[in-house]
Amino acid sequence: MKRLTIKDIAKEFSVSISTVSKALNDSYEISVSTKEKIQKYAKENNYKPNFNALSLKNRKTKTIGIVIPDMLNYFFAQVFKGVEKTANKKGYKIISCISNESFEKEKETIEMLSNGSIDGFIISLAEESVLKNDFKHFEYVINEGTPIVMFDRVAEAINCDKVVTDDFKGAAKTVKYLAKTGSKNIAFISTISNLKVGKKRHQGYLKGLEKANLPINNNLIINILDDDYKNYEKILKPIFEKNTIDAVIATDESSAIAAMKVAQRKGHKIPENFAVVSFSNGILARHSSPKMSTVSQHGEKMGATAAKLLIERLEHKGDSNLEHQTVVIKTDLVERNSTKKS
Amino acid sequence: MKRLTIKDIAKEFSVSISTVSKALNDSYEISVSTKEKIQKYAKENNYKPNFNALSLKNRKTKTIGIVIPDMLNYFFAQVFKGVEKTANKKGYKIISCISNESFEKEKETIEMLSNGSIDGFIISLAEESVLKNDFKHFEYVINEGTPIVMFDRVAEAINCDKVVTDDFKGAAKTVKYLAKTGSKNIAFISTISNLKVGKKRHQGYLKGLEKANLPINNNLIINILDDDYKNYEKILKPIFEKNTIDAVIATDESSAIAAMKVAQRKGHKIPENFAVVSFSNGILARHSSPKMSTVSQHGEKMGATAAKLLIERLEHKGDSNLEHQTVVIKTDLVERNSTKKS
DNA sequence: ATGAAAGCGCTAACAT
DNA sequence: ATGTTAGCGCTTTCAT
Repeated sequence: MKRLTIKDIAKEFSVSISTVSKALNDSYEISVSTKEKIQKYAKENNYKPNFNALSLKNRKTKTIGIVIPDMLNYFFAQVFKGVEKTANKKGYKIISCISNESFEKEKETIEMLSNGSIDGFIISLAEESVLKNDFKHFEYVINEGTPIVMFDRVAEAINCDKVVTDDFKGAAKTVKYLAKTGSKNIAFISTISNLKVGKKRHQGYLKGLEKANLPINNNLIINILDDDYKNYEKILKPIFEKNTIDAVIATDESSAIAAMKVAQRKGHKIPENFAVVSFSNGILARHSSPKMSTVSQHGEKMGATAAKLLIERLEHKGDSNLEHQTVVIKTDLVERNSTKKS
Repeated sequence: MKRLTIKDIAKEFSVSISTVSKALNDSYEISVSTKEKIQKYAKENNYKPNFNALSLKNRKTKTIGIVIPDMLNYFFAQVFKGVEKTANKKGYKIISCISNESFEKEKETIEMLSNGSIDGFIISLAEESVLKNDFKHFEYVINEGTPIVMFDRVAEAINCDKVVTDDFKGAAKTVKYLAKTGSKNIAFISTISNLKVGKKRHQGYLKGLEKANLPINNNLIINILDDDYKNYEKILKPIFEKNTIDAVIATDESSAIAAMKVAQRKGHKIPENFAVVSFSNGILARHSSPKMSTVSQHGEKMGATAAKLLIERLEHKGDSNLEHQTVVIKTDLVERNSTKKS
């Protein structure tokens, strides 16, 4: 059962292909009777216009390329879901690639897809790209006329739409909240000190201490560089032993859970005399014991927003040179059981 | 900076487009000197053959459509990763859709993509489709010549390549292992009794009991139909109170974690006098306390296998009518700290 | 060694 | 109301 083309239908009714094309597109030029019979036939035989022919003709594909550092990361999976949902609603398909935090993979992907496969990109930078600070591959495709929307891990240097989390405020708010509920020695644990996102959270932490009139203790600022979560407990244990700590704010769930375990083993009671809050809105927080309070990042909303920005730009291309905008998605503190109620 | 076409290059050197095309494809018909200058120029100006033109001409897109019930499920995310990696290695792109367990969404997706957007599908059935037992949309695209590979949740009735987990054996092995390490009253908790996968695990559980010479106690076979994990503890609590239970095998991590918490609250010590094993290889198991032993499903390998099967079929299309095959990926028992060492 | 022309499936401007 | 034609970007057969 070969797929039906416009040509087949034309032959069926002994008319020209343009008549068929117009009939299918409900053109006023075609008589009602022929339109009806052609549309009926097309429907019954499940005619579908060939995607590649349309894309070639229209010079657009109605598909979005999304490049994500790691699909096993719950946050990114949520963003993906948001993108997919919004894009689908507007008739767009999603081509997805995982950069695996690799600069090369990211670059290859971008290049591979900028051959007319997609109309625009939604991207969160690979860690390697951030470290290398090399974004020429993005400039290139933007110059070719392919719009990009970056989210979460964005490149300041690139002029495009962006969607980011309010990391600074999120961290500051959290510290204030911890201080208000009685914590005095609040540690900051980061596994992403490399990334701008991590730096913003760090700054927010410092700002929060300042606002709460708490001193900065550099021993309580813990940057974990090892990226194997299995080692987190081992790394944290000596630090927790040498210092007085009664609260932790962590940049990610895995290190926060490790901190909880180490604290509990030291005899602390959570949340009675030890509080923990983590960035992210993953599943771990909801399954830990006690369930962990988090700074929720609204991944799905970020994805939806990114998709919306991109599609707007795609569909108003002729319109004008819309200014590029950066949308900040605010975080929410989700109080579970690792902190005292405020 | 408009994208370069073969036509532009032809104009640049005042030759015909066919000369350029042949030069770029390194045809023997073209003189070495012209080949060299054209290739050089193309490279320098970043020429890339237009994807849609190629797809239209070749009647293939080198892209795979993947339809997954839920991207927030770690198992599916792993499969996705496996598919992506293998496909990319062989030069294929991935268009991905989330069916959200919805029959309609699955059907629409399949129909939307079977217009020449993709060369073949990799699919795991939406729960609704399983319940409805309606797979006509798959038959349809297969008849049109689009191959499908199903994984994990497969439709027996559809004749296509399949990749499945060894659910029956996995469950049976686990029960035997629990029995060997001293458990006598092994409960079976399922949140997917609807799905064939769930039924197979159930049967495996029964077989395991039989092999271990343990009686079947219907009170210990717990089918949770509520799909909100927040209610699991509430559901399990009375059952754990009314019955003597010293081990649990669960079809998913969330319910297994709930079981652990309920058991612990009842005063059981894990693993000393209460053992827990769960299917899946998610992140929860590695972060629970104690860390949970699991029946690992090797999601990434399943994805890689599915991609391999599909691509083989795509590239040998003319060859012959290859028999459809079903590949069984065996499970492994990963011993962590919720069970006694064997 | 190079070029002309047809065709992949479709649309749309321009006849008739 | 219907048909002819050119063209989207590319490959390939068949001239020259």
